[in-house]
Amino acid sequence: MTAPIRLLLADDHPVVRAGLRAVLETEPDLVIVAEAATAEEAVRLAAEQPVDVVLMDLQFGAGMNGSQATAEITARPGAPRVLVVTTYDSDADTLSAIEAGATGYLLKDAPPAELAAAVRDAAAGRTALAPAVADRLLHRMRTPATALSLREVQVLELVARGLANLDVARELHISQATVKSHLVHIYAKLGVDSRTAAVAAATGRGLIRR
Amino acid sequence: MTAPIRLLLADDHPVVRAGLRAVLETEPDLVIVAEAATAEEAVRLAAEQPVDVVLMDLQFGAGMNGSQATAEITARPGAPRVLVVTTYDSDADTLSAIEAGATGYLLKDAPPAELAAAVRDAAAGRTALAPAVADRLLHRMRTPATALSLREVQVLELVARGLANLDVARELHISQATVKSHLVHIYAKLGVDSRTAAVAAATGRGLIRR
DNA sequence: ACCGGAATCAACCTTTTGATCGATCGGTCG
DNA sequence: CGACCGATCGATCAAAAGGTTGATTCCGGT
Repeated sequence: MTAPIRLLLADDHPVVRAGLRAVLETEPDLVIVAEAATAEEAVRLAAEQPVDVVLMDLQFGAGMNGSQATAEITARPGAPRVLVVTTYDSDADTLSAIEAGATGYLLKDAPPAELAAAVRDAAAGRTALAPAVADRLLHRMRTPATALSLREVQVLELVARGLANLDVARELHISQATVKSHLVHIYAKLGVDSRTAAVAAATGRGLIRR
Repeated sequence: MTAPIRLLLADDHPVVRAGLRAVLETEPDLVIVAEAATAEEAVRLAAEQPVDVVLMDLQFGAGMNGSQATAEITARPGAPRVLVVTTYDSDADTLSAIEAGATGYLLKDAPPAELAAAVRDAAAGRTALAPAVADRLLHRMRTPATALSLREVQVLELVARGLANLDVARELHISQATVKSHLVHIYAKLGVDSRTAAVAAATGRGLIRR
């Protein structure tokens, strides 16, 4: 038999770490060598000892987030693979994690078997995406319409802060008519028909920061 | 020694259930008698067998949510105590859970010891609130200006999802006039004058979930 | 028993927003 | 070069949202 896969768990929730440990320890070829409660700790622990796969949460209560930690971990030579395991997924989360060098992206509602399989895939260097995430990414590729232009994003961010069209116009030094024009295009791209729905859709897809 | 406290775990994430089980099973006076992956299942299981405390998540992937399940569970005579254990907290979540009859409200980032203590408190009928939640509720009491009523929060949450007034009215089984009336009060309390500004202000203060 | 707040609804009016036209002016790309 | 797209602006009209006033019911607390 070959050497077991060494895992590092990084999640700020003790309950989740215990759950991952419970689920993964039953697999004979997996061994958990460390746990981190913060992103900073995860970076440090991944550097100090040999690790094959890091299970990384994206949301930490304070300090560095999971994407930043992923970037730091994967930057060094001989770095472990990073498998992102998060609760919610949005375009912003997924894209920044992949950008940061994550090997896989799973949701916490994944069944245990799928989790273990993803860990083995990641250890072997194979990309592991949760079906829901893969679907969304593909859909995004197929419909480039969801890509808002820079100006549209600027307008939408101001709208999300609660500004009226006239205020947005003043803020961006354009006319109210132009703001309305941008909004019409935004609604078409997002498939909605009101400003609040556009804000909801855009935050849900991670197109603007909240 | 007295009889152990019987627990029912209700969470749609297998990993979280395993984590709660791992953390709570080390306590000799606690025993997990069942697990539910949906809110509906939790209601059913809580009715079928004797249970002392239900650990209830609020967000389920589909179907009934945790608050509704809590209301159904606590409605019957001899009902178990319900301890809400959730990831994020907002006024909307907290208030509707308490309204539904929850005995306690914890966040998943709670340390294991605090969790076990809260379960014992709940079993004894004592209210168990996470410090962060308690702080927010107290702050809410002290500044009645920003305190939205439960109904107002419900309206605002639907507005934040992009629904028009008429849709909100249908969703809550009230008239459009009432929705407008609630919104006027919300604007006054938040110091804004539009629905998008209200949503921005409320998310910024953690009154509704984003 | 009384008061105040929360929730409910109606009618009226003003303002904002959204929908639909059209139009000009740079850039970019095959 | 011609086609296309993003950004800009204007005008018009219908729909939605917001502001005001007033009223009723119900409930918890003094």
